[in-house]
Amino acid sequence: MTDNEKTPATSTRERILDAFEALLGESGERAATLEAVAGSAGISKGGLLYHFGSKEVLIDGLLARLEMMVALDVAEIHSSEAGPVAHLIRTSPTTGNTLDRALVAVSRLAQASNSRARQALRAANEAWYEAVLETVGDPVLTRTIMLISDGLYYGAAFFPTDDPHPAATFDTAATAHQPDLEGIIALLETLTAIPSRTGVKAP
Amino acid sequence: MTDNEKTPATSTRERILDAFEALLGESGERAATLEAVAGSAGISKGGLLYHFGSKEVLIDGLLARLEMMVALDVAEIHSSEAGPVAHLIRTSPTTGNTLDRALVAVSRLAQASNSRARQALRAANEAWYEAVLETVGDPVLTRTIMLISDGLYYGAAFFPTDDPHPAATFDTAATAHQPDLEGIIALLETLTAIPSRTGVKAP
DNA sequence: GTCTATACAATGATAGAC
DNA sequence: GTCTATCATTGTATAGAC
Repeated sequence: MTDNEKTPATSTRERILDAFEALLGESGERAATLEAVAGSAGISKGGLLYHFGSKEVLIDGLLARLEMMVALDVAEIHSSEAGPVAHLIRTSPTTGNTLDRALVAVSRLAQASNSRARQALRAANEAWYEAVLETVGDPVLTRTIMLISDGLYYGAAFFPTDDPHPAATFDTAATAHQPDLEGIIALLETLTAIPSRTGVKAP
Repeated sequence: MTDNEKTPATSTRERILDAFEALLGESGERAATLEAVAGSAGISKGGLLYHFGSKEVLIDGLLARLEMMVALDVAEIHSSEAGPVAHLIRTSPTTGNTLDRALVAVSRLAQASNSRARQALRAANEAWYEAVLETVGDPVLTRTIMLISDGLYYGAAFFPTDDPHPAATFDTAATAHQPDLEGIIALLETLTAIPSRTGVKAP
């Protein structure tokens, strides 16, 4: 039980989760089979099943990882100098960082009707919502910002590395799937500055 | 070759596509097997394969259906009295109509790494983008509106009929996944009214 | 047009060797 | 810890009966 043995920078467990995440994100839920994950992690199916007794357990591992990273991100959002809005919008389509990868991977699971994955996404969304609402104030505007963030995320998830379009590669403007993030942020910052937004709806 | 026989309101072909669409949307790509689709359409696997020679062909059928409905919607968007923005936002999360169902279904295919499905979604997105840009004028604002629409769509796709949340069911305000659409529309209408939005970014 | 029977590959999982 | 059988099940597809 003592861990006096050297712990590699990436344990086998973590490498398996990395592989699972990558396969889900890049090739979808159906392609993320135990064999494919194992192969991608450099071990065999049997080896994988030693670490994660079943696919359900493997999914649990991914969900736990996401949950942890969402918690970290929410903490970071509060201490962000640029403010939560800019933080959220800027980090949304970055498929580079670990949070994004986990989020996209779990999204794939959610689309495959996995209820636990859906619950995890919902929880993450609500955590972010609260964080943004706290500084923005207005619920409608907060929801609007969240939707933009969602749109960016899902857009990035749908059209990954993105094959260049035939047209519209030349102009300086952002293309359909290469949105002008800074422009959007500026737009939203303008909105947050408008004071009397709160009373937009009167039921 | 003469179609003097009565054509049922819903031909078997259409019923199969309906079933495929429904299964994709409600249970994900993996659940939409030939057998499940056939059963849901009230025929057998063999019967299905008479109409659609393979799963690829079945997907072709769905893609063609989406393409047609997108074209119809774009036409409608132009003649819409409420304007394209309100039209787009209002119809986004309505999982009721035929366009939405096809769109969600094809999204599931796209998430499963089907390149044709991705292409179809991209084409649809660009058609809408052009339609909105035409009346809104500003590219950044147009992109922002599209992202909100995307967020609504995918949000609705992730959390279907939606299990009621434990909390936040009592207040009049919209919940995390029951956004205040009219409020958002009002917000966006305000933005479109602001004239000097165009010069938001100066690279 | 629709069905049953069958072929064949792939998936999740178990058992046991190393 | 990791691997190689091996198994039951399911997915797509073909062939041919009705």
